[in-house]
Amino acid sequence: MESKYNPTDIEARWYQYWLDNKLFHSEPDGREPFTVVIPPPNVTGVLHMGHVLNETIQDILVRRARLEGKNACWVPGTDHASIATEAKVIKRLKEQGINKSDLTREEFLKHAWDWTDEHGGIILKQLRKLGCSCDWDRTAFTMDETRSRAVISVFCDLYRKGLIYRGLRMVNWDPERQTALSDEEVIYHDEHSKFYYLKYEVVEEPGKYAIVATTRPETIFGDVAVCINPKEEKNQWLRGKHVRIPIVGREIPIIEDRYVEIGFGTGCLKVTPAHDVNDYMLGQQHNLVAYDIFTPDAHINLDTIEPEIRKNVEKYHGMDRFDCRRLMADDLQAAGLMDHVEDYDNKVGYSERTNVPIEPRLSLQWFIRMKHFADIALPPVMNDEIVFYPTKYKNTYRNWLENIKDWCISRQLWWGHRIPAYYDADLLAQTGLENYPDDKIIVAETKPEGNYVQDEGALDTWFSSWLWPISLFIEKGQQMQNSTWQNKELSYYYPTADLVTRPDIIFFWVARMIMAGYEYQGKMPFKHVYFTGIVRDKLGRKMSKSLGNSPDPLDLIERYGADGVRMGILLSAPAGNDILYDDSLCEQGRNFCNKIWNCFRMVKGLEIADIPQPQTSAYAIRWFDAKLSETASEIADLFGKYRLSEALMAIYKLYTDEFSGWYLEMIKPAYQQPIDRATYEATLAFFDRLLVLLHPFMPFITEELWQNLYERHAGESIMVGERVKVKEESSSTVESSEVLAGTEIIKQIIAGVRNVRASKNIPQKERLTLISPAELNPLVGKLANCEVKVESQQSEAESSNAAKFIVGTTEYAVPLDAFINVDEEIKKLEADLQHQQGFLRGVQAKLSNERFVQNAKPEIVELERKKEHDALARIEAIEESLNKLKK
RNA sequence: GGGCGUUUAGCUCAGCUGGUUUAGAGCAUCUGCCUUACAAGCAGAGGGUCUGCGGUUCGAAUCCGUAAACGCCCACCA
Repeated sequence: MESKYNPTDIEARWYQYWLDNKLFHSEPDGREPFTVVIPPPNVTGVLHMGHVLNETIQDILVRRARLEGKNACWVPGTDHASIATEAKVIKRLKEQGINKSDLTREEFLKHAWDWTDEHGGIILKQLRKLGCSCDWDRTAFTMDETRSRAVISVFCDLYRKGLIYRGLRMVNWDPERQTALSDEEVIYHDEHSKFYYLKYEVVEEPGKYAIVATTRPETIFGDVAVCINPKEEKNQWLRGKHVRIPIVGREIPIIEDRYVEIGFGTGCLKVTPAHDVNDYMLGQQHNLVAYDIFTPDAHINLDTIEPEIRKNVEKYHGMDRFDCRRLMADDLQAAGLMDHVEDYDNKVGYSERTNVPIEPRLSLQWFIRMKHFADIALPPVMNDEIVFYPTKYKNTYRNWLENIKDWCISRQLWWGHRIPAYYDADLLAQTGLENYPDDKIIVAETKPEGNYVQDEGALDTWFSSWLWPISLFIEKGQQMQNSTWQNKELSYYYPTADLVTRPDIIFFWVARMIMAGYEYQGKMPFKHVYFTGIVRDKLGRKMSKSLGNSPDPLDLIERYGADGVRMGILLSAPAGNDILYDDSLCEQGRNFCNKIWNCFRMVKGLEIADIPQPQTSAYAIRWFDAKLSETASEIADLFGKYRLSEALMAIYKLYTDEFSGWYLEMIKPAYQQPIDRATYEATLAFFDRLLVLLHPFMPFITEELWQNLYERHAGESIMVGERVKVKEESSSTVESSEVLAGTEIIKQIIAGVRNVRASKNIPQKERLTLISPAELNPLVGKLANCEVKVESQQSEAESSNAAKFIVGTTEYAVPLDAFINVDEEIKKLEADLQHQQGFLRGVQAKLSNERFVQNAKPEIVELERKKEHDALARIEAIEESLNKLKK
């Protein structure tokens, strides 16, 4: 065996072994189920550090549950990611010189499927490299047949229930992709922009102007009124009058509405109902026309406005909205109709996907009434039936649900689930889409007989994602019945156990899965939600392609091994905290693998003989057994609280400090001597338990070593069978706590001797003498390389050439021949004395405070007394030593 | 404009309902060691008064108030 662990071959071999033996596959049986559904990555996406964090956590939870004897089922899959994928396909087509608009829907979809087949599932392959124990037989896709059918059924069902409606609303419009978006898909950015003060001439009083402040002068073609607050003093003179839109020339009325905030700007608000949410509302209340002056790709379109007005402004027709803004500002300036311009900071909404400024746009879309869903989804989270980690997200969740608005679910895209609404072709030809009567729309799972045309829109991707925990377990060909699906798998695997996801999709996905879960299964979709943080670079910047600060996970796996990367990403990742990623974290993971590897080499390299077991080994075994049990129950507790990084740290310390640093040193035979069989067997048994504890975090190396620890049968694996008890019994018997405490004292004494050795530069090989007032465990002599003499040899200890240290209240001495520097020793002791005296003063101050003695709990007072007693004893010992040194 | 969270060693974080020998861990640092499992290692050491201020209490990193800094979420002042 090499002295360094080499993961590459080992990882590939064991992953194949797991697949060959179907060890990740789950079928319903008598065991308790433990279900996790993967947050489906985009079908054409590639693995990044965020996935590594997320999937590692899921794998740890799943593997741990499996070791607890549960029937673990982790279902993988991918998301069709409507907007993102369509954008990628369009981009590729463009590279081939093809425009989307040149293609029919069917032709486009053919290209999209080609692209999906080509790139789809790459990310799932990459997850295997990470070690993810997904049940690959269950791999699903949000647009596969079963999932698609579920989506359509739900749409029809909600329509029947009156929870879906079609309406002409102001929606968030993405001019790049030319589709509506939901409110959640709009990201607001602070922006430095300009506030333009435009002069609207008052028709009734020529030469006098109403000054209107706006950030968007290019929308004046669509102005239909100027609104003032009836209570605003300074604008009273405008009441009931009319003004003329600058440049455009249209006469529009002054209207009054309390919506306009007194004191803001000039108090005059231009009203453009087709291009602003608030203006739309004003327009409705005041019965105003809405001129839509933009094309779907946000260029000026004057086709909707009056021909006589259009004449004045023809030159703006067809301009890009931002070009038009600049030109309009210049033209206003030139015409003397710009009062002035100010700098202004405001928020501008951008499309989450295309990063283009959103255009509020009046359009005909499909919506879900959300009030009903908010009502069913809020209570289970507030009363902790569904538990969020960290809990702070409960607030965020409540806030959103309490202010929820209807969800726009239609998208003007082709890649997605097509809306199952059908229109009579003849009627449609007469009325047009907007005026098509609602009661003549047919919403059905299949196209009705006759001359019908299907709605052109597709559904929001999240409209399929919200069914994921349910739809994954629907049987092939199974129909929705009575607004639900019921089958053996659903009743076994649903609700799922844990959901691991990012907090930024709490509204998009988490909340909506809870809604759909209660609506369609009458139950929560998951019991716990673990929100991960964001992976950042060590400077705290988000990882991004443009910054180039995002390492390629596969490259890291190659360099550090999958286990090393898993440890690296998890080490500093308490639930919900961002991770400042640095390669050194993976290095630590790799080094840890190496440490375990070498522990194994040492143990398996021992020569076994039928010789009596040394007393020291018998003791070491009793101690480590207690230590291992103690840590195992600590880890079980940490798992229960989802404190995975702490659990990993506990295991790390158990291996490096306790097992490798202490236990193996305790039982190690002298050079080239064999080990007794009993100790050897006990050590292998410990190793077995250690590997099982670590397995969820580092699956590959633990499988490799576990397989080589004993003779194993074909098909056997560390991951099969109930190997950890959720509750480690007898971890705190009197006997075990005695041996644990006793060993801590022994360790301290050994450390004391080593300290003397280090500070005096005494070589390891030189055997020292330790003077102790009482008999000591022989391990002290073995590990500190010293001979222990009990106090009867007082004379030697009293020689001034002895270094002293205190453990508890007991003083130990290491006689040294020529090495001691009396002044230095005195200085050290005096510093210690000062520290002890300071401590004593603190304790005594407490004890002499009557109110403390009266009010504090008796056991606390008792403890303080013991502290005082111990401190006095130590001070006495130090003073004694000082006196001897000084004479 | 609301709401939430964070602020503890150089870095990343523990420290739950106030009292566990005058604050812990990992990493990093420093000093010795190529000791026959591991230099991707071993042994040892140094380093914080817990963001500031005020309060409650016999006692506060821990509770309350307040200020500041940072971060996140929500919101229709054009």
